[in-house]
Amino acid sequence: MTCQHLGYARTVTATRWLTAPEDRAWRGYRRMRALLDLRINRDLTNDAGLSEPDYDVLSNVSEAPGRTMRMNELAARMLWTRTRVSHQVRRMEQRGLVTRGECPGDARGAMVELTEAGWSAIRAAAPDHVRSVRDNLIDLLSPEQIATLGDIADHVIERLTMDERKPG
Amino acid sequence: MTCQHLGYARTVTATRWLTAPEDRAWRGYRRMRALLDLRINRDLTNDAGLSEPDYDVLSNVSEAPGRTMRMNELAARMLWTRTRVSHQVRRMEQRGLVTRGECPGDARGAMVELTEAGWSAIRAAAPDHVRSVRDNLIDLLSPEQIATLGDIADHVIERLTMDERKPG
DNA sequence: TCAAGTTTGGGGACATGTCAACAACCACGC
DNA sequence: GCGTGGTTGTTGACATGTCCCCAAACTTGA
Repeated sequence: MTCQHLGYARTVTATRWLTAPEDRAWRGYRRMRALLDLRINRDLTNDAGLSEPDYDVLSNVSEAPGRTMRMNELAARMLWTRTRVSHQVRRMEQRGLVTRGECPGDARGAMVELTEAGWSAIRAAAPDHVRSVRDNLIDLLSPEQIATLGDIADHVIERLTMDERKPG
Repeated sequence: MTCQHLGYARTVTATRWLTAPEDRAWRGYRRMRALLDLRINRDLTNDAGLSEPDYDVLSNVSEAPGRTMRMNELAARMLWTRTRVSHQVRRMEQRGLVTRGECPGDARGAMVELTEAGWSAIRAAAPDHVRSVRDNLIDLLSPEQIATLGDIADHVIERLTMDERKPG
């Protein structure tokens, strides 16, 4: 992102290229993301036979009363599109982790419900998953770094969910 | 990840569930990642007609002398698998952004070279992309937060690339 | 020399996620 | 009541990325 090699002369509004610390943070974020996601996904697959999206769905639905949740609410909680939830739930239904049912009171709606297999799967997966998250992220950081990571995320999330409502 | 609802009694080695600040950081990281990636990808697509992987490849190859790089080196720089580079380059070749050629001195090798269209694309895309990165991440953070993000990333990357050599 | 192992790039099958479009349904105004 | 517009979930087409496996070429060591 320091981009001198692209050889710009002068643009209409001069581009503010990233400074060295900014570039370090940006490249670092992207590299961390790539490695961390891959690792956590692999651990989850090896330990429990679940993908990260599988785990997220199971985790969220398992928290709901009756281990049942409306598709729409699931999408809202996870910040997923309805399309994505639909695809994911269909695949998980084929594997016997969840079932889809009708939504009482709204004929458009659909409910996702954990099967016994789904409930067992999330219970079996959770401890190993937490260990993986600790080993590869949390336990590497100081309490101050953990707090700062939370702060950073909150800022970015606030900015981006604000845009959701009023794009600019 | 506080996971009380899963109702564990006592496991063989007790699971250290995440504390409140740890949980905030982990959930925050994941939510930030989802929103930020989506946004930056969308900006890139709208502004320049490129995906993030497209941009990464163009950016890396454009830095090489002669705007040519061996597949293998490209993979190493980006921490991508060779398979991934292969797929990505094939797609980009079909769209006229790069060409594939032989590697002098190693008949197994393949070189990726930017086309004129690829060179134009990265030059046109870079300023908007930097602006997007600033608007949605960098300019939201204090210099201290930027530094800490860099530190965090370095720790995680070091841990995960160490494992690459000696898995455990 | 040459056999065995390593490196390099590619292909197929599959899982994931995006967008665009659609059909069915609800809610609100008149 | 009833049409209009928003909501909800689904599907299809496509892009991306992973894993497993293969073929060709290089390298090493007996």
